[in-house]
Amino acid sequence: MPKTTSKRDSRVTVIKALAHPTRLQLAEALRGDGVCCVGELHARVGGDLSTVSKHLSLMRDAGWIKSEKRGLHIHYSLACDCLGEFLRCVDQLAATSNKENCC
Amino acid sequence: MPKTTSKRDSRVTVIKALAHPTRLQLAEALRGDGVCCVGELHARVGGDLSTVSKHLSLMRDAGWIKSEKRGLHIHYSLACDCLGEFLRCVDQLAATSNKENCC
DNA sequence: GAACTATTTGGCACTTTTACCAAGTAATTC
DNA sequence: GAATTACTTGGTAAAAGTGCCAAATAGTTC
Repeated sequence: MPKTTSKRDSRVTVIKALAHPTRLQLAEALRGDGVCCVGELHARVGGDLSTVSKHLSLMRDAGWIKSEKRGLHIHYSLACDCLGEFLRCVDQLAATSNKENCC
Repeated sequence: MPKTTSKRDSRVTVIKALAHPTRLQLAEALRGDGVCCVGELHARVGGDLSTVSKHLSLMRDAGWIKSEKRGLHIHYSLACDCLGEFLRCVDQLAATSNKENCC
């Protein structure tokens, strides 16, 4: 059993899971393509294959994506439909970050 | 001049700015109270005052909050109206994190 | 069942983030 | 203008996150 986790910590876990350029890119790729296996995602983002695998399992644990075994491959896909909504807000802020006043 | 920042990196900066329990708590507090000065926020989240100050300026740089000087105090408030939308998505995932299958 | 393909796990060096202390700035009051 | 209040900045030790290598697992084909 894990030590009791506050609602805030659960939220932070979810947010952290997208707070990395590679993981964000993985989410974007899955949003565009629907379903990908690790090799395909690796081809997109580069780096070490094991690193990509670790990023994916972190995102899965956080709830962003789900995986399904199909023969030798593992098919990853987005688990939720709210990524667009999430990014819409992020982009609204990203457009103004570091630029004088906000929004 | 900062080195050129990709759209993805800008997004990551925004996301990272809420990917910490204290910063998330600060955002929640401002969402509830509207406007707070550093001392009030410090009373809410505890820890060292300078730490709170640093969290706030990081959030301001990312675009989440804005600040306004009023005499001795500095009034912080949310800069954008999309925090609710953002958290709605996060909560949808947080409810399922680490629990077998998703959504 | 040996060789092969796809993916995960363990380990470790490296970098980034964080928290606290001490010192600094800025506006206010006396 | 000295003392006070409110906040920020600099420095640093400790903690967390990341990337790559090597080795392990799991399913497939021959």
